[in-house]
Amino acid sequence: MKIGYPCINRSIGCSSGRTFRLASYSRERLEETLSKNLRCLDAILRFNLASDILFFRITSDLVPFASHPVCTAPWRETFSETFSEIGRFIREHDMRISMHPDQFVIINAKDPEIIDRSLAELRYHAAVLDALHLDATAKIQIHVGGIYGDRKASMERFCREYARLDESILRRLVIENDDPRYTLADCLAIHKETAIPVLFDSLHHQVNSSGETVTEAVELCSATWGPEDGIPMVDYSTQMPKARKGRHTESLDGAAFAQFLGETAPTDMDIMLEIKDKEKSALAAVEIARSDRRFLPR
DNA sequence: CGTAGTCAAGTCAGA
DNA sequence: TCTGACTTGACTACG
Repeated sequence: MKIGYPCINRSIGCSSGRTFRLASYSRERLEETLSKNLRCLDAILRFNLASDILFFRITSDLVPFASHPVCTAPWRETFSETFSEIGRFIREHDMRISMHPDQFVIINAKDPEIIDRSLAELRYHAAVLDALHLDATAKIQIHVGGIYGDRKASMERFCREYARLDESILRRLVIENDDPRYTLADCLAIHKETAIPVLFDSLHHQVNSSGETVTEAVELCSATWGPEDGIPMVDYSTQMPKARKGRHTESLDGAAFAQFLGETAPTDMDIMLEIKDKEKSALAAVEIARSDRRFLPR
């Protein structure tokens, strides 16, 4: 079991997702920004290693405008050595990596232009993981997409579009149950049709439940991951007290996390903490997991 | 220098 | 009809 956090490290004073306005795009600006972003990604991974945080989600903003037509700079070639070095570090230390494209990636859209833009964005995410020379255990997680007034038809459209994806995307893609739309049961139904692995999100399941207990949910999801996919990934968060439903908490609730570990103990998984204070909660979670001999070795 | 307005992209609920 | 939320605020024009 590995524990991680997404995209941003608040302790080390750099960002691996620096960007700029589309209006100020230039090849020089892109290369300057990407160079800084990669240097910061390297710093974050070194920080993580020193803290036994071996799971990390790389920000989608690593290469600004990568899937936009304006971006014609050959960044894969220009930075191939840097990507390779960072990838070597990740593999040497047996780290787990994921990416999570944002809400604009919608495989089941009705508008073909939205599908095209989504495909370009997925190709970009796959290109980053490929440039790092990571195997198929480095995943790209997306949601099922829109409902468009007909859940069943929209799920079928997802399955149809999924079947047409390039292998470079297919081998990495997983779906996650979301908060306002597709439940865990919906995702498992899509898995039956497509064999796509299902990533369990604990807070979304709490807010938009299809009835399974956490123990059941994690077991069901785990069964959708094949050997080449690696250990199942799970997104873990709890509700921010008194806030809008589905809002992530500011900091880790240690007791709730310990209970989650207990409920899911039979299933090995890599846990992504979607909590606002990021690495701080990940550090606390590593200590909690360590204090229980069933989980992390000292 | 500080800060308010704005930023590539989609969906959908709620005001 | 518009705004906010979503994995995450941060860039930059303007005073």
